[in-house]
Amino acid sequence: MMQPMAKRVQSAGFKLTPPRQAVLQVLEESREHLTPAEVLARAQAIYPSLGRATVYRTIELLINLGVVRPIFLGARGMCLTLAEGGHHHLICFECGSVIEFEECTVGELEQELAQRLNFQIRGHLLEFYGVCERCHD
Amino acid sequence: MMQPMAKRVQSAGFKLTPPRQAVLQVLEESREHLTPAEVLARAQAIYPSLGRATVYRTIELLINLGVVRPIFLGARGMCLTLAEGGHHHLICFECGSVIEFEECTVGELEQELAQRLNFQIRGHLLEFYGVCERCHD
DNA sequence: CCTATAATGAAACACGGTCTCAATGAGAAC
DNA sequence: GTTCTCATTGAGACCGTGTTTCATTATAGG
Ligand SMILES: [Zn+2]
Ligand SMILES: [Zn+2]
Ligand SMILES: [Zn+2]
Ligand SMILES: [Zn+2]
Repeated sequence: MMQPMAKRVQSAGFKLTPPRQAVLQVLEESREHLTPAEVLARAQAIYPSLGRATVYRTIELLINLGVVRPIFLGARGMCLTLAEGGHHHLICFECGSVIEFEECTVGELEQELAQRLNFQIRGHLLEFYGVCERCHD
Repeated sequence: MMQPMAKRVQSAGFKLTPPRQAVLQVLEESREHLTPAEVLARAQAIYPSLGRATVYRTIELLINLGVVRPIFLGARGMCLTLAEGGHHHLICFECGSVIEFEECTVGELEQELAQRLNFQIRGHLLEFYGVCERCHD
């Protein structure tokens, strides 16, 4: 069975080439928070002649298809995350550590905003900033 | 009366020089979502000989003091925002436009997380991603 | 006023990301 | 299968952002 990202790419009319498949596989398997440089390194392990430009082009394609989304993760800089669904982080000012949490209370707000502003909402990001347990007292 | 940011800088033991004051004034007046390059351009209108390095050094200082915070705003890239309080955005995949909203339903969750994880929370970011009214149908 | 030292701007540098272009190869047409 | 076309590719030049270095300046305190 075909990977879901590959299917999205192909059914949008784009060719499914080996360089693209390598990038898709990396994004699909590690599924969280990689920088473009990390995607490049991992995908080159699958397809060694892969170039930087192709990685950026494939990422741009996936962003336009609404498959992935860039987020700015503290000291790590720009990272990629799946576009659908919610992502929830606690981020420490001091040490930059990122704690993920699952609870989410924005469902109702999401529906209300979508209706009022006629906005098709596909995902969200909720981040709290502060000082973690280790970094205060 | 002294601007609040200037006070924070001075009472933390740093000198309040004209180049710094220009950067503080820009961040304080426009109060939202400027990139460092935009801060540089605006602050140079106040203090023409201002150098890029000083802008970055001042921003770093303010981040360490917990006054501002970097966020990644879609196509605009890294922008600065006040560290305290909440920021709420609707961001369009297609055109990159950013709509701000005021409603916020994360107060309780914030308190619960702060208590359970012993995390001092000082601000938050809530972003919904999707397709805006103009960009669908 | 003088001094110690924090802060500065210029310039070199590092790096991420984009663009250009010639070469390639996937897929359609037959 | 062969041929054709055009999307896709990698190399490398390029650009803007952010960092570092260093000699010079200017602040704040004595
Ligand atoms: Zn959520
Ligand atoms: Zn911490
Ligand atoms: Zn809020
Ligand atoms: Zn839009």
